[in-house]
Amino acid sequence: MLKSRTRSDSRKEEFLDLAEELFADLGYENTSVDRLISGLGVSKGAFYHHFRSKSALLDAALERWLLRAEAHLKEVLAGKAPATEKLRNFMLSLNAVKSENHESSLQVGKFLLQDANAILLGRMRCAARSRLVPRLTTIIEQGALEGEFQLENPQLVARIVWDICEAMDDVLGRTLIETGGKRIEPGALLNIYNTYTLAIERVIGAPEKSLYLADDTIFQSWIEATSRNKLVGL
Amino acid sequence: MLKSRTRSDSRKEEFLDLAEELFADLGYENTSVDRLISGLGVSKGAFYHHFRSKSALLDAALERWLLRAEAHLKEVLAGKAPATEKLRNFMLSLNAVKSENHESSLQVGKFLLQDANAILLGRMRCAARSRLVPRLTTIIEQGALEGEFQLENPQLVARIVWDICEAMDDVLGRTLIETGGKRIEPGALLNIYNTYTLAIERVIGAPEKSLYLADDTIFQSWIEATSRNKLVGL
DNA sequence: TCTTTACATACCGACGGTCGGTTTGTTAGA
DNA sequence: TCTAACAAACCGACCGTCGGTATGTAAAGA
Repeated sequence: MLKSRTRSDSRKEEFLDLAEELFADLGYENTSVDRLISGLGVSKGAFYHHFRSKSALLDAALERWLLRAEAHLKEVLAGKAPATEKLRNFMLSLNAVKSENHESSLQVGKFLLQDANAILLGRMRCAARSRLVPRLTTIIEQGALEGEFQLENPQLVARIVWDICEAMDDVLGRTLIETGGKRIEPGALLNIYNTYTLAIERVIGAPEKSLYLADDTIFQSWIEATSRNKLVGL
Repeated sequence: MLKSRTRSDSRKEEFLDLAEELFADLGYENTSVDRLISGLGVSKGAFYHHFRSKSALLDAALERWLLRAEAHLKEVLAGKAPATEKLRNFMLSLNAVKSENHESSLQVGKFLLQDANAILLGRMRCAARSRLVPRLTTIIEQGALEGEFQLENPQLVARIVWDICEAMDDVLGRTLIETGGKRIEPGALLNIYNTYTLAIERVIGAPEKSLYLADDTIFQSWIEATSRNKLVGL
């Protein structure tokens, strides 16, 4: 079962690369298979040789994206730092992963815009959740053991914390977009961030301001990245 | 601009009634306009005379559903009870609204299943949020004034509480579905509910067990309602 | 070793069927 | 007579399928 890896797999990667780009630009549902193949100059048969369906293409794209995200997280959570620090890094690197792929890759901002990405968003949420909540659970269990966190059901509480993170991303993304061309103050984003993290602190029973963030340089770069990309209205 | 209300509007209601039913059974995207009109025995022209698009149909259906939900909430929150009680009633009536329309109406359970309702779910979340978070805000402001809740940013905290409610509904719905035919213990659902409400108590700085629920009869009826409806696998 | 047979991989492009939406025509009531 | 309320034929975009082809590659036989 030896395959001539190089040719086939590189073709598949080409599909995935362009798919990521088109998904980010047009949305998942607005990206037709025809558009995809014409962009690569190949036939429909080529596509359906590598992917069982358009839906499978999305799965593959998300899978690849998640692998990157997990790799990023692993190195962040490798050491044996206190749980509080790990949790803070966890949340920050979540944002980092999203703005990391600077230009064309799966950027989360635009996904919130409309229906065109409802499916993508739902699948991404589901995939990310099932992979990352377990990691959150271990962090929280560690914090409970260390006596820093006060809670009873680590598994479910981790899920709740994750939910709050998702919600926060949603709000941050929306305010980033809705303000559109206007210059948004990074302080506003920082305020949202700190309010949400305060909620998380309370949910896990951590000391106040464990997750507090004073520096807003992160959001500064967010804003720049957003204004660089043209906003595709529908 | 007087219209002969009766005929036209009743036709419109027929569309909405059947749409709700089909959306619940097949999902939004799997419900074609052709299916809808053939179910009513009318033509496509009839449909596009009353609705600008399929998307507008969804908007109208959600609008009608939200009006019902708001009416239900108003009578619950009418009196001048303490904020804690109002909040508890708020959450319970959220669930009530969903399981209220017993048989065919917009039931939330199935919506979680897959892609077919990603758009519907997204729109419903958005619509419900923009209408109900303000009500939550007033409750929370009241609680803060009464000295029962300890928090600083009522507006944003209300949003967070809402996010947690949404997440809880998601988890409850999923466990309800994933267990499928199996008999699920209502205690399991109650446990989830109480863990999430504990999180909310902490987020708003309310005394512990303010929202605690000892009785599981509510979930009992949930389970019955779920097992009554055949599960549509795809 | 060379060749032939057999099979696998990668790809082509026309086609079917569905679906959202438009256009044009028709009828009944104010 | 004018318009609301339909009917019916039609359009174009889309996903996925299918028969067929080109390019290997591996084993078998001479």
